[in-house]
Amino acid sequence: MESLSRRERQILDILYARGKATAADIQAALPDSPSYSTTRALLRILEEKGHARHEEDGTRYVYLPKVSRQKARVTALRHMLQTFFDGSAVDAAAALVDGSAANMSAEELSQLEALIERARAKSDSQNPGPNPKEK
Amino acid sequence: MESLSRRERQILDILYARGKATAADIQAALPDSPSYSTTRALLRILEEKGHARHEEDGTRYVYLPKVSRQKARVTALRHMLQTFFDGSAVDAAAALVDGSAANMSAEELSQLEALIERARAKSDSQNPGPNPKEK
DNA sequence: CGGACCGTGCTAAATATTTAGCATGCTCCA
DNA sequence: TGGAGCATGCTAAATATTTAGCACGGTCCG
Repeated sequence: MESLSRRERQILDILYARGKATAADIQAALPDSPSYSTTRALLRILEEKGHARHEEDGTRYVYLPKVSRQKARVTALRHMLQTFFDGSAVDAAAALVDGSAANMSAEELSQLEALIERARAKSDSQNPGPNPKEK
Repeated sequence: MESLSRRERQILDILYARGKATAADIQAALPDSPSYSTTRALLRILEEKGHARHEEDGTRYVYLPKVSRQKARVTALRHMLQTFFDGSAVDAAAALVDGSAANMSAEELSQLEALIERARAKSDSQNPGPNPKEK
């Protein structure tokens, strides 16, 4: 895996955040916007390195990340877990829930509980577990 | 805020993951370990830019991040939310819970539920909310 | 038609990053 | 004591990144 330079990463982040974008979009979204020419050169490099690709939309290019957001997410989460949470998913989830990074509404909190329930069910089915509470 | 180069970021990540480290530790931990000399030069730059600092441990330096892990976490989480989860904390938490990035044990799932309960209580106290269930 | 407007491809220069080398000073022990 | 072993400071070169400029081709409308 080629390692990304600063600008390359900025661009890829933009692509992941927006799904797809034209060179002009990206130029505008980049911090300290470089010239259009520069932006395109960077996109070309990202394609060469295999991190992005483009589709033609009429006469112009629309760029997309080459690795699915889904997969990139997992990689990014793992890295974040290792770097900031000693590998602990609970700690990370806690940080999300506790409101310092975001603010979850009551509805969202409930949603998350439901997801936990599902995760529990799934893991129980593989591994019956220590008997939570005989109902 | 100065923007980080590739190596600088790698080093800072190592510092956050380990809390503190000597130049030798960092050299060893860096992907494609550069020379010791190089590692130290990078650390010097990180200090100049204000991202790291060092303490003396006997005769040698031990490096630490200058911004607390706590604060860096929040920044990193927000960025991740924007980039990969359309700003949705629930979606991110869901990804942590569903096991694709990590695997949460039954105990951890329960812990997390408890945290949700606390978050709910806290937000309710600020904003009585839509009447979850009159007890 | 034809030329203004876009968007692309390519290339070359400016700048930043990354790298290693060497000189110096301190510590510790034979 | 004295010198081997480490760790640091500084400097300069190699390499990578970032940048802009220019030429070319297609489209669209007056």
